[in-house]
Amino acid sequence: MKITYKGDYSLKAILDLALHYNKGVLPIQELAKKGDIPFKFLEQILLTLKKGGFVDSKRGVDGGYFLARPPETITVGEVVRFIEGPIEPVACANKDSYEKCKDFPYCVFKDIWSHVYTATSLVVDTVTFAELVRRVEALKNSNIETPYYI
Amino acid sequence: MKITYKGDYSLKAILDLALHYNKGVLPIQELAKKGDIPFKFLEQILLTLKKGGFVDSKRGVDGGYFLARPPETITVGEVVRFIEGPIEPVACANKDSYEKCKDFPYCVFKDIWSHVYTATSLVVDTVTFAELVRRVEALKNSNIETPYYI
DNA sequence: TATAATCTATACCAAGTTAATAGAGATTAT
DNA sequence: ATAATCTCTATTAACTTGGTATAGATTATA
Repeated sequence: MKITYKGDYSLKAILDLALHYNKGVLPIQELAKKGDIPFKFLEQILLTLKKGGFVDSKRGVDGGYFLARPPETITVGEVVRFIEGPIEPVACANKDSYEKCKDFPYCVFKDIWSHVYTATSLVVDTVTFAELVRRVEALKNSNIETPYYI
Repeated sequence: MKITYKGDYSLKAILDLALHYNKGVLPIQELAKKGDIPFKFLEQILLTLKKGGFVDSKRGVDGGYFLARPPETITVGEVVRFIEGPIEPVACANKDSYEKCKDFPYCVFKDIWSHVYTATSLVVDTVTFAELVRRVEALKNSNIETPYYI
């Protein structure tokens, strides 16, 4: 699994929308500013996330984006898989792709990739955006200095 | 961590050399044939691995490559890091890169990437090529059908 | 109804990476 | 001498990444 800027920006935007869940829309401009994300790039990303059912939007004046599903139901892993593709280090780590590799029955590496895949999934598929919101709130209430915008 | 063909070929070649450790050299031609690897591509890869101190070579007639270090001392993780670069999903997962990210103190994602990094390292840094050789030998002695070349 | 703010859609592009291929040269056993 | 082998550098086609550009559609509100 490798996280590109596109994935990073996606996660940041969704977290911002989760922090604003049930509180109306947030325009792209604001999300871009908050996340220090190039505006036109974020436009594309949000359109993709909309097609993926993660977010929804309202057009026109006072328009913007909002989370299409409750934060408890969205995991980091789901977003990463949607934006970045499969999280396994090689295709054969996924059981569905086993048969594609001619070396499958006797390859001593496949167990390694499977273990990496399992361990990675365990992390990213168990963290929801509701949990991330709680962590942000905890940071807000701590004495750690946070930028004004959180 | 993503494994490219270069990484895959590197691991296969080193495993073949580990299976032949202390038994003379193996020419690139043979390694390429065994691993189903494009000859000229493998030439480049082995030169890189030689510069990395993993393998060494003998030129001329009856020349070839051999493992430069005992199989017990080479881990999958070391080869992957050398060929593919850092295994963490984002730079900030590495403690040395923390300060590069302006969001570091309050980013709620960095723990996720750190956990992925730790879990991945635990897998790839604990498997040596001596262990892989043992697994290949075990497969040989099992009733699983293996291609003649192992 | 005009306008400005906002999202939608598609095209384009520069730089870098990947997975090779090509060819000329150096070394060495026989 | 020669053939087998490694060494080194250049080249390339296809793809990915991280954007930018432009034109259009929608909608609140003055």
